[in-house]
Amino acid sequence: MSTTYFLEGVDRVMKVLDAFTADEPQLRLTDLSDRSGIPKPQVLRILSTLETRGYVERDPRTKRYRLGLRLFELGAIVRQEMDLRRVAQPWLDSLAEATLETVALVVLDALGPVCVEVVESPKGLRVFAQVGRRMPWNAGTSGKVTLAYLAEETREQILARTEFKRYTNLTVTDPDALRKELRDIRRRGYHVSAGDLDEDALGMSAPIFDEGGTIVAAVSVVAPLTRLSGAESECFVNHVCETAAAISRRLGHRRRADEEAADD
Amino acid sequence: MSTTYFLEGVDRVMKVLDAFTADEPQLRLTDLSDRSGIPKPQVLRILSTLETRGYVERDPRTKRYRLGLRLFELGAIVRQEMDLRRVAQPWLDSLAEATLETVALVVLDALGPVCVEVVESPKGLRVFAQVGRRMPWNAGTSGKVTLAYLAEETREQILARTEFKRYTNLTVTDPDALRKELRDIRRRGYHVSAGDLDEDALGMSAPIFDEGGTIVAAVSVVAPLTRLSGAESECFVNHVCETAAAISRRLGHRRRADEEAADD
DNA sequence: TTATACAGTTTCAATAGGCGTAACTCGGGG
DNA sequence: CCCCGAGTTACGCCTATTGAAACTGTATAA
Repeated sequence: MSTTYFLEGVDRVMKVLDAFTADEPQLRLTDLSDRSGIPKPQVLRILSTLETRGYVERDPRTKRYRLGLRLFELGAIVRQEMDLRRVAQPWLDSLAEATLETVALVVLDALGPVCVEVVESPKGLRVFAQVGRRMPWNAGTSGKVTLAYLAEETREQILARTEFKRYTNLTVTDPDALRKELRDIRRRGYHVSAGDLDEDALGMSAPIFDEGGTIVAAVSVVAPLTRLSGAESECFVNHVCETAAAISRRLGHRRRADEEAADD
Repeated sequence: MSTTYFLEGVDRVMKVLDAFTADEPQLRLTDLSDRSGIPKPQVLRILSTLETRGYVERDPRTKRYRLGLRLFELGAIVRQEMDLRRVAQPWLDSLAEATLETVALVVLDALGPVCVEVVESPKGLRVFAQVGRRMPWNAGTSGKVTLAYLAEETREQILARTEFKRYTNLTVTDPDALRKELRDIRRRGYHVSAGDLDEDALGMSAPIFDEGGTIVAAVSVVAPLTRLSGAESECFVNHVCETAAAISRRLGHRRRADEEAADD
């Protein structure tokens, strides 16, 4: 296809790397070939080249491939670059202190929100929030909040193109139902969802905007369902919203009238 | 050249990614082209493709390229996989508590040691150790210690192939001088170095071995030169060695006679 | 021990896709 | 108004890449 700027070969490299996940961090050649849809010999050549520079390595024990330290290095550069993280830290800490529940900061890129910082609840029973985990658009709380505040065009593209996965029987997978929920989020300015990503967990998020008024992240509090009574969660929601607002302000965001009104 | 398993195209992708560093995390097309030695149109094509999957992104403000959140995700998988980190954590903590100085854990791969965990000194004046930073072989303390305990063949390859960089006027850049220092490290079982990576810092490290007796990591204590008197550093060295030994033991390593004797 | 299966590696010839040169657009500064 | 440098297209050459298929090696069953 004599089309745009797209190199098949480069895409294949990413396909191979993308085959590794947190759940299956070690893979054999055959697995990689299957997952990426690239014939084995070629995967072998790609891997060997990647190994050259430490992008992948082989576990000497299992002989399987896994992601290499070089990627850890690159990840650290990305992390260091996210000054939002640094900026937000103190507010996250005090939110955690106030709620005694797990607090998370998720940052948005074109592919979705990624959890970049977590302050864990001191309590024994707590929700696990994994730094580095990419969250779905349609389940949990951070994905929906960020989606809600994206520019309409982008949002509609995502709603149209994405095949939404079901996580529990409460997960919303229908685009129209989701659209409705998003409208609701924009009206309220925050979102609370229970049991739609993780059966027994509840989460609440509020959006963080940059100085241009673009959504860039969200703060969430997540907790076991059993622990949050209505009254308490009401109070937590306020904390979350205030935290998000404070961080937004710190980023140079001034709350504007049109946002308050934004409804569709 | 009709060599073995090596794909030019894949290598170029890595060349482009490798152009980004912690010091220069945002680059323009031209910079990337210069640094990687790849002509601009090709770099553009590579970047566009990488952007597709979130491996790089453009700072909307500066229009420059930077590494994307996808790499943060992959880095988090690597981090999660490093069980050495989990295993070592308690010992690092207690070492930090005992010394009140910055403690670091560096892990080895084929390309060198990478700092994967840091416990910061509580004191106001302290050495900055960056998680995710790749350390040089020839300067500082972790690089030399790990190099010292590598299999002779590997070590010699590194000594032969590497162009050692000078960081201060105390940095050892001559392979022969370095060889001598390494022999010394093997005899003592630890290493203390001052001012050869960072003018005013002193570091000490001891090696960590896996159950096969292979070097896999090192623990270090780093501190401002001014703070460590001879007596104190003597005492700290013991702590460091004990910590390293404890972690090694935890990994299944049994100290063997031949290691103690190993001198060349 | 031999037979079987499956992972990984090597070969090789055909060609799709990557490649660099060169020309062009765009925008900012002098 | 022109110049310069960054970024983007166009285009045709040609080689590095590619996948089928054959082969090796190794673990497991019979």
